[in-house]
Amino acid sequence: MDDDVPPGGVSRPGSRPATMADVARRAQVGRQTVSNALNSPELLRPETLARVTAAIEELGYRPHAAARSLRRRESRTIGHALEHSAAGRSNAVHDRFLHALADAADAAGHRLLVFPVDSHEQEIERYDQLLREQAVDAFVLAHTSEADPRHRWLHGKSVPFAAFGRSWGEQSYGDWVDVDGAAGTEAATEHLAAAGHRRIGLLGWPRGSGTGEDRAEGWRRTMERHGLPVRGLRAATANSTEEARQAARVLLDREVTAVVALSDTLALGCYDVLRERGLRPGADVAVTGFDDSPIAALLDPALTSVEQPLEQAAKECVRMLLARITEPRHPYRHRLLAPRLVARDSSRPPEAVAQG
Amino acid sequence: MDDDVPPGGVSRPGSRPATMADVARRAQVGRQTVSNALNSPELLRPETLARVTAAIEELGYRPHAAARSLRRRESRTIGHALEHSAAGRSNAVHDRFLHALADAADAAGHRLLVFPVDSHEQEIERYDQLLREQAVDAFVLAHTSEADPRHRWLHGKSVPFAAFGRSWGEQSYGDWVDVDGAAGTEAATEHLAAAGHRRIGLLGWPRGSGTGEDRAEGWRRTMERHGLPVRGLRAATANSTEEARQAARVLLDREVTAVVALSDTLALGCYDVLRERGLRPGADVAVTGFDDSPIAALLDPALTSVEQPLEQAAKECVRMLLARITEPRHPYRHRLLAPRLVARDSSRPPEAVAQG
DNA sequence: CAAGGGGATTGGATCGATCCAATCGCCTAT
DNA sequence: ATAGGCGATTGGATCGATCCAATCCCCTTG
Repeated sequence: MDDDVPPGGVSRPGSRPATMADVARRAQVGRQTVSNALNSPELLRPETLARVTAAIEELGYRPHAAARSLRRRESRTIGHALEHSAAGRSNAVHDRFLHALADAADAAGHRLLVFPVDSHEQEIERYDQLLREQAVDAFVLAHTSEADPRHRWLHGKSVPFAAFGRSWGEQSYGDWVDVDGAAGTEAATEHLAAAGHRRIGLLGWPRGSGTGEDRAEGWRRTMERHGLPVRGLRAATANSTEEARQAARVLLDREVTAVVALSDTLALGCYDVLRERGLRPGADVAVTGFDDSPIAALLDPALTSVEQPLEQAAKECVRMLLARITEPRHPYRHRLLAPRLVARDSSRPPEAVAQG
Repeated sequence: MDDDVPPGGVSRPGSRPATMADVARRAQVGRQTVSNALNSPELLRPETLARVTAAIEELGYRPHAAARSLRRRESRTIGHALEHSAAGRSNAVHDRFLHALADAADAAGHRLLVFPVDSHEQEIERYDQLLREQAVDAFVLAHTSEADPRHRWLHGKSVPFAAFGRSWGEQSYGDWVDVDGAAGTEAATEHLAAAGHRRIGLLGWPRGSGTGEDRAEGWRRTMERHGLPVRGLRAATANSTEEARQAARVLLDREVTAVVALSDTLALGCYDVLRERGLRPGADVAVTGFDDSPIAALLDPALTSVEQPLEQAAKECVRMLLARITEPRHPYRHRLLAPRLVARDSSRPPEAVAQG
């Protein structure tokens, strides 16, 4: 009873995992034939293949990862840095992306190695170490920034990589996937306009951040398309709570009937200010957020938000990575994914505000 | 300019990473001497060591991970499963733990391999595969449950592992670290009692969950120590928002002046109900949460919560793991860590309620 | 002066899977 | 009947680092 039969085969406690030679012996074939059974089954006569496969099954054989890496000169492992978030505060979006990345890498038959980093510089240092150890074949980047040194470095070394987050700089290296933030706020703004809102404020970040400008643009162009005013309806704030509230107060003073916030956190600040003034989010002033973080559904009223297709993004990153490994010289690929608006009560009761 | 000099040494584009033989040649020594320089430097004469070290530096040499694993029969890699959270909803606590684990593993010179799983059964299946591939030496478990099949399986195979989360069952296998939930709610309850509260309600989960009972116990014993009533002051709910609100209503009907919630999510539900009744969290009824999730600091008023020492927990897991690898037959070790109360405005203005 | 001894250094064998080139077996075409 | 051809199968060499045992060097001791 101590000696469970594992899913894939027999195992006597204390016995070393089966090797290729063991399988060959049992199947009465040469070692190379076992290797072929795994890597080029079409070379084997069906009956030989069956015999080898049976032996593999019976012994619960799996190729020794290190031995395989050594000979093949590839690790089938993807590296991914975990940013040491300063305040110990975790990033829900990246966390979901990470899970999705683990799925995607796994589905593609690759291992995922994660390691901590403090800064882009240190991240590059770790890239270098891992590459010299030949512990990874490629990297997936996240938290891309404006003048991100990682792309250039990896490009210079011809290391396959894919980034989640576009390269904002003029000169861009590398494959990337990103979420179309503008399309997200466009959907949110459109949703509000369709409900009859005319004075729709934007609660965002200071000018200059790539993500911020991208998302803001979706609001601006939708407002213009509908012939709605934008002047004075854009308030900026760093992401601290108190500042967010201050910015929200400014917007409400301009008598907006709806607010498009560029993050759920900002939307939460907006909720606070509404309540502080005796107004009810949703009923009196509509609010939308961004990221569809866990709190969105928990808030009262539940917050309409824009959900990023992170599973798809991770899959696409891995797909690009594999393509890059196969065709190292192919021109860099980019892909924007459309996010999805999740309508909830914070933007719902249109009848209460439809007098726009 | 395309040819940056990496932190650790020279690299001509297209050149394969240096091997031990390269270093030996350059340092005018045998291969084994290079190996000794890395693994048993005390065997070398200082001047030889210096020569080898210099060559290593100049070539930017790092041992090939796979070759080393193959020969040493150990991967210096820790495996860790990422649970495929059903609703795509991520778990902030586990996310922080994961970051801390990456740090701890790294600090101990180990790699961290993550892989996705759907269930404990599938997780065991993946353990088995990784072990047969000899891709990992050990595992760190999270999300432990009552009758967790993983401990027994790993124990049966004599695989080193450490769990974050105690083994609740009668028969317990394996090393573990856990956070002392009772001590956490005890601190919260004590904090409220010290502020003069006498009717302190508990907002928790249905009986039977290990974590829930543990945390509830801290409240119960603190109340009893102070001679305060507990009957009727404990409300249970599954973790859905609406149910949480319902349970909070029950508590408030019993005229509590403070609520100890067993999670920040539950505390949030409590906030909602207070507002629904025109009461202000903190000012009218004190509230504490658990986990110190990102929203705690963002709420208005900021939520007093119990912070779990996840960095310490991860460090301890790794420490136990290494000890287990060194001494496989040592009796299993367990460790409870004390959490820390983070007092914020939701439990502060004591003067307003001190008439208890 | 030769033998002894211990620290420093070395080459050969090995870990397990894959690459390569060679061989084997069998069927067809001459 | 034999050469030719092709599909199937095989052993030997190799990837890079480490284990092991042997050797080397230099200094002490009988």
